Amino acid sequence: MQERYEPASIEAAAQAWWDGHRAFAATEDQSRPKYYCLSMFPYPSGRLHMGHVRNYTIGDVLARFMRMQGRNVLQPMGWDAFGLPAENAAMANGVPPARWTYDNIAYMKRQLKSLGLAIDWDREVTTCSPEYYRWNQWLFLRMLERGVAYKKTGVVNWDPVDQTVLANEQVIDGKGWRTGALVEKREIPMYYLRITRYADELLGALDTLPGWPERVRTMQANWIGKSAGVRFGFPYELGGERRVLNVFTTRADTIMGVTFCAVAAEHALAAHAAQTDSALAAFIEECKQGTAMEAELAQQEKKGMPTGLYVTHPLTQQPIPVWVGNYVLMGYGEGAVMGVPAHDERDFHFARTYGLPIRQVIQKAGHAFADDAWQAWYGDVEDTTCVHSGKYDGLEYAQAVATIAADLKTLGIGDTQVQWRLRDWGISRQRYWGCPIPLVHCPACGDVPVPDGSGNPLGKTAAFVECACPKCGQPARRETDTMDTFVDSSWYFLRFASADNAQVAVDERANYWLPVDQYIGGIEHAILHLLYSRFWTRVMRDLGLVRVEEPFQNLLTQGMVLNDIYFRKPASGRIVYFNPTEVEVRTDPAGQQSVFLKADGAPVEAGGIGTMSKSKNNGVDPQLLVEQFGADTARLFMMFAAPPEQSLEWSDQGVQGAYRFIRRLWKSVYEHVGLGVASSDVQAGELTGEQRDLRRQVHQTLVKVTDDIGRRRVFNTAVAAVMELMNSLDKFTDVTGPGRALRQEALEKIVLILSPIVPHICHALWQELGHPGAVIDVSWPEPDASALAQDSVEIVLQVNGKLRGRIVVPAAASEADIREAALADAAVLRWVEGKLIRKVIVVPGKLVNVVA
RNA sequence: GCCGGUGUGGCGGAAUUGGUAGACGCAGCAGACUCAAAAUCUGCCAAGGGCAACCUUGUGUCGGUUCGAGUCCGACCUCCGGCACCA
Repeated sequence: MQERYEPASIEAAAQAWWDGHRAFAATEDQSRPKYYCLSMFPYPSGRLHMGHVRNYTIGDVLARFMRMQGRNVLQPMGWDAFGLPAENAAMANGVPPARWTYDNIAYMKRQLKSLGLAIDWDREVTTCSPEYYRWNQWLFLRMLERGVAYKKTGVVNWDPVDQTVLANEQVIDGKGWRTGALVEKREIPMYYLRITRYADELLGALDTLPGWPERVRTMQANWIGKSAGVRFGFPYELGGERRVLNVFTTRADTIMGVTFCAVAAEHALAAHAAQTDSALAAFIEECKQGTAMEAELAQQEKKGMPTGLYVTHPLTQQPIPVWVGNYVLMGYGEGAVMGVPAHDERDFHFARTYGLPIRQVIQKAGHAFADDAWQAWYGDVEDTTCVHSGKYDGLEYAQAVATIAADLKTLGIGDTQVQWRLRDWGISRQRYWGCPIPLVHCPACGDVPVPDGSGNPLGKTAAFVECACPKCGQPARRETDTMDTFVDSSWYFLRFASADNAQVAVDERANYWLPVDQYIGGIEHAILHLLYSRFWTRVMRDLGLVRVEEPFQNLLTQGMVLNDIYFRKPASGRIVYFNPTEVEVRTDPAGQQSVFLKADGAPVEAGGIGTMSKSKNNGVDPQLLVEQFGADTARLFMMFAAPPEQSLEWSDQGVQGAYRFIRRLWKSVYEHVGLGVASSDVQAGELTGEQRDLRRQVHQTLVKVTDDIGRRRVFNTAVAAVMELMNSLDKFTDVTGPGRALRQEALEKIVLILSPIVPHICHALWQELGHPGAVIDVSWPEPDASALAQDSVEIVLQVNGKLRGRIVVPAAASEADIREAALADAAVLRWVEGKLIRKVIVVPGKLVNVVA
């Protein structure tokens, strides 16, 4: 065995062995339980970043662990290859999007391979290739046939200078990113997918996903936003015609407190009133300015203007003024809301601003109402009763809602209704680098599907747009919009199962592999990607294509990778960011840290810590890391530095620490096998006390690592446990026969349980320990119950909850024995002296708390 | 603004079901080896007090429940993710 640990040759040899044996090619095998392990596929931005390394290492550890547990593992990889950056690169560098994308894929694939991931590359899919996106088109046409896809208008960000639609990220402070022009909202025709048809099912099925993080399920449930309430109308007359203004409310108990109604700027009533009111027309125009982004809309100042129109309160017959409010969304409900200033915080501030009356109709015992400042209880529904509400006085929330809903129903003007926050999914994008929507617009036939979904995103010229109608043959225009890239990622996990089938989108193999047993990806996808995938899978189920309905059985949302940010802000001009490798941190004797640029020795400013990104220039290139330390060090650092769900802070010293541990492991095996490979057959009955202690720790570590990886899905504590064992093993200098057998056993177990995390070095060390086969083909080790047995345990002694001592008792000691031993302890006696012992709490195996 | 999360030594983090706060690692300090440095190895390492045994305080802030709270409850603060055209 070589004395020096040389990652480059060790990793090349291990990867060559796996490739040569096609070790990770997955085939359907009914005789073993399957395990589909999937990490979210990357956008081919050009270079791998640390977030990818983290994501794919987590997946790889689980895939390799499950393989050792006897599962038939599939771990595929592909490319989420359509999207805006390719268009931006094309404009910046004059490179066609296709070439830019495929070059990036080739480069990133090499980088991924250097990490030693247990991936079945035979199943690779690329969403921008026609072999993939033709099935998007085929599925879209099936949805159109079934009414799941349909056409209506939608609001987009419009740049009036460039005459183009902008993505939300291209709008900065309400202005176009290139032109700086004020962005406008514009309505254009778009295709939508009827995800709302599945709202109830998508919500209800969240309960069938115990393997998902609670917070993700909560976020999805809130996003779908089912609310039970009352829909009712305010009657009014317009041009001699009787109409009603319909609103939805979850607070029907406050209807008697309505003092105004507010409608969206796009509402028909607003438009009508604006015909004779130029100030109102101007206000409505102002509301239509700005972006279509909900986050910005929600933060802008709440403004309103009266329409001069009145509607009638359906229960009191009072006239109610109608206002236009910039905070009322046309897309939610019917674009109109009732205003109850006394019991809705937003309405309260609106009423205070515009001097509208505030009428209390809910009271709560022990709380006084005052209309000069909002108090938290005004919005409560618990322990409240109606007041100033005529016949409804004294009713509590649920009774009031039921009674008022019944009355509105009797009047024929309202009823209970379930309302959803979820909106249909608009998939049209006015972009070049995306999956073409396979339709032709014919003046005679309307929207006509392109047979077999043909269409080429590489030719949006007149030759592309002008075509013959597939139905009647007359001149027609081809649809030029492409699909949202979320379409591509909504079913790629199904395609992996049938990647080589050119005849159909998915075949029977999808039913073998799905659902994905473990899905791993960023928390930023908690809502949209995961919800769209759940929806799309159900649509495919309803088309009879697959039997699965929930695509992802278990979900792990990994945290971001962060690094320090350093910059200089010149008196004039832009902030310049420096990569952490370009600066030097100095600590003065007082402990004050200051940072200097290595290049010129002058100070730079520390900007805290943030996600590794190009814009902050704080990324670390995985390539350099692998070249310098090897993939195993990169993987070990990623798994050790933080638990997978938390953000991870980059640390060069932490990488050094991981490298140091790997070298120690190598050295430990080197020194052991230098004396000759021993048999790991430990004669348990003949061990000394010290030997028994070490052996117990070996098997305790086995139990802990199995539980950490297999059940808890945390790897940093698993690595820490192995480090502790290594520390003990280094202190264990016993070279007797049983001692060497024990060391052989310990090293073998360490190599086995570390092999999912650092597979290359373990591949080499397993052979050095005297085994002819490959470590990936060895079963995960089982702990030995007899090694775990303990004869005595330490019990912590507390007096009044404070730690005062410890005793060692036989493991089999009864509660009474422990109690007696504790009360006889000198430290306990000292602390209870002169006090009456009121209570003694004994937790067997843990502690005794004496309350005095 | 709304929804979801987060906060523990100098730093990353551990404490799994309410039961010993700070495992493991990094940095630092001291020592060994070395002509020297690097590497490696050994020891120390929350704060305050004490010669010491040991004591007091301490998990973002304030309050509560409990024999016992980092963990549960209420209010607040901070930072992070999402908000439907970044992926």
